[in-house]
Amino acid sequence: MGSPTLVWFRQDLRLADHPALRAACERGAVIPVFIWSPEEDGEWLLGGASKWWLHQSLKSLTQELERLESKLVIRRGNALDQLRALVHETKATALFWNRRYEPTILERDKKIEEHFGCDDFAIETFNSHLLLEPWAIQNKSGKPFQVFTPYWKTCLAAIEAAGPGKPIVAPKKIEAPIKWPKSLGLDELELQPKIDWVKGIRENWQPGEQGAQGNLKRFLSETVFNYAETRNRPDVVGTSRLSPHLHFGEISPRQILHAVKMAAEKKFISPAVWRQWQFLTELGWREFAHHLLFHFPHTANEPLRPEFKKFPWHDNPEGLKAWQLGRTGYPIVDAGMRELWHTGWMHNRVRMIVASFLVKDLLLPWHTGAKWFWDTLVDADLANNTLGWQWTAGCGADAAPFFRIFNPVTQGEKFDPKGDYVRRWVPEIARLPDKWLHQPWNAPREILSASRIDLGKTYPEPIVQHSIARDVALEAFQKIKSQETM
DNA sequence: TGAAATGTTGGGGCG
DNA sequence: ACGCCCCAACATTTC
Repeated sequence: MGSPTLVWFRQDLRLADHPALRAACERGAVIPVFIWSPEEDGEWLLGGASKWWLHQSLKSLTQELERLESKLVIRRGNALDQLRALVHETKATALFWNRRYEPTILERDKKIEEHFGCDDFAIETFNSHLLLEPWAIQNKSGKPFQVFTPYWKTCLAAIEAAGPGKPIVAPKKIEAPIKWPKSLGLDELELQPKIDWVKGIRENWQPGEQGAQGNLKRFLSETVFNYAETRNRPDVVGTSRLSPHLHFGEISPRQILHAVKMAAEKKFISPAVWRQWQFLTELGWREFAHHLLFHFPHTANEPLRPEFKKFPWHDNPEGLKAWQLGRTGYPIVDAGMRELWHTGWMHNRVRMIVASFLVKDLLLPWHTGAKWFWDTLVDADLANNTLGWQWTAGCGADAAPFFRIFNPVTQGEKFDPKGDYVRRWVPEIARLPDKWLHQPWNAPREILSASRIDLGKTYPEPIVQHSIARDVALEAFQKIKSQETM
């Protein structure tokens, strides 16, 4: 038996399709390691909801490893220090991990790689988090893409050319080292909230590899075939709900892509057809987000379009509070914000609506919203979150030649036509007839009282008037636009 | 992966 | 039966 290999688990908390683990298993004894070093994420410390998820996911991973008579060694502190100590304690001669792409993490990992890089120590890193790594794709002039459609077209061609891309199966056994290094107990990381506010999150999610496969299975059994019709409907389960699982690497995009392909083949759906499926495009947006953050690492904090540095954002703490609490007076916005608070997740269509409301109606800086999402989402992901908020604010990668402003009433009526979503999350206005549900302030007095609503008391008046807010936002945009050409 | 303004069409009421 | 107007519904343009 040779000396052991350290497998450093990071955002790949699974056993299947895990290239670092697979390579380590081929080498002999394996020591799976997780290191809790939150400060190394830089400014973007894990939020409360994400921490809860991480705890659950690590618990699940530990159980899966124990089933294979292995275990997860848990450490805390500076990653390099911990890895050095582990190498010393275990006499490991190799360290493998799957790559991450956030700017601060890339920097840290590079240092670690340099530290261990010598002839008698094997350090190897792998891709499993993306279909194509951020540097694998460039436009014809050798530059990074900034527009989604041509980017994704190029990606699809490259994926096609690379061949089938079958996921790696989980190891049947993992060889244990002669002696296990010492490990912290999971509870010692103190990832769980002290006050149990996660009830709603717990009821809605099953973190871990099994939970991820469960959602994938449910999605592919039916939802994916209606995706074009239902993907924008927050009132039904029309999406995959895989985002947190993907973020923590409980499932890989390659596994998803492969499973979609299998599901389509089983129904005799031709490649020409399923390759057009909108769901694949969603995987594409995730890839694009990573591509952008890698090539424009400042965009987590700064707008991609520099002219937006001068955008006259407002300072509006009351507005921010109302938005966060779901008390803006716009039902679809409030429903979304409450779903987020309660479940740690929000339907993507509604994310766009609430984000547009924050940046266009309240004129609060997109970064403010990004931070709130970061703290409250179980799928908080720096690349995706950054792209989403910059797209909404209009300062990111959006090919639209106009300043996009969502109308919260129109959007509500279009995507929650029966009002099931609003009624679920904003029960105090549930009695309103459909006609007024998305615009209670326009309802006749007698309908309001029949619905037992006292606007301003039982449910807020709109905190801004959309049509006016829209004009103000357009004016603000006009200002930076005219400066751009000066 | 918008929305509002503007343009066009066609059915019905009415003299 | 006819022309005229109104306006809702739908389509196109523009930001």
